[in-house]
Amino acid sequence: MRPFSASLPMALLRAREAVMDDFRRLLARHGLTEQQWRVVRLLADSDEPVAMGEIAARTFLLAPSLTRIVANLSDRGLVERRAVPADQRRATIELTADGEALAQSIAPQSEVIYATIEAAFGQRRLDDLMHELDALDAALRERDTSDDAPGATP
Amino acid sequence: MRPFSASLPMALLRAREAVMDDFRRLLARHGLTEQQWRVVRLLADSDEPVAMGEIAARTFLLAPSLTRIVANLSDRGLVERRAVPADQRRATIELTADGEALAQSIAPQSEVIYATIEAAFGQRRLDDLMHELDALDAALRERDTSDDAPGATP
DNA sequence: TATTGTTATACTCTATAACTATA
DNA sequence: TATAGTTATAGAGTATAACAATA
Repeated sequence: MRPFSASLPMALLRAREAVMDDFRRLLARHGLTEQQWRVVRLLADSDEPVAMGEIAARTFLLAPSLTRIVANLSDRGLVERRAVPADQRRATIELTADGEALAQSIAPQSEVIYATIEAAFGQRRLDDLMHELDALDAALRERDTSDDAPGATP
Repeated sequence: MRPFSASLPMALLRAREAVMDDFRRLLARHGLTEQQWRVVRLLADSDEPVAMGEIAARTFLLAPSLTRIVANLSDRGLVERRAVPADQRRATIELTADGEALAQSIAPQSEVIYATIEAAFGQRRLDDLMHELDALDAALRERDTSDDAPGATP
């Protein structure tokens, strides 16, 4: 069997844990879990309210998890639900002023952490790594959506 | 703020989710969670019994989580605890014959998944990516252990 | 006293199914 | 009928502190 240390999932986990070590401490100081921050971060990045389904897909959270996370954030006054007039089944979420303020207070500290990572690893090298991670994701999605794997048998 | 999609933690998560999508289905068919498999996999990779502390560190599991996971695997007859004569505080864990058999039955299916990933992304490219992931981990650990960051001010 | 590991406790997330309301 | 989201339920992992046994 492929050695434990040479496992791709482990390599990805190891790298992510090393990176998240700093970020988790920052988020804990602001009373946010990693998953809650993923939602807040996505909303802070968007100009418009985002539908539950889209949030779930982009944050890799299951719908029931997201429902609870949004309920929690809503109770804390950080996000607000909004009905979609055109489709009453759907709900969109957006940050409140408090939610925006929280995101804006975390952002600069997040950038400081990011800067130390770039300093330790190299900015160009980090960009290249991110590009390859995205390419891997794209390649696997492409593979999953093409049943006959075009080009697999040259 | 750095766009959500350009976040390093998200890029690592996205790539890992894409990879784990296949592996999780495989593990679920064998009644193992991702974390349980990390433990079994590590033990299968080792010639000798491994101490709880070392397992925890290498699988990124907290001690209380590991205690429960090992208890679960032990109840299912997949692993066995062993006392360390030289140090009665410590406990080492090893696979039973059933545990070995389970690992050996999963391994070839895991390699099949791995092969499809290599086919989709390229073997050389995947090796390079793994190398960079390890280097990132190493760079961040190095940074964390050196307080005065030698070379940070050239 | 410090270390190794377990127990206690509370919370969060995962995962699947069943359900509601709407389209 | 299909879709979007919630509710129900069970289980597993996270995180911190307190603890026991041993070094």
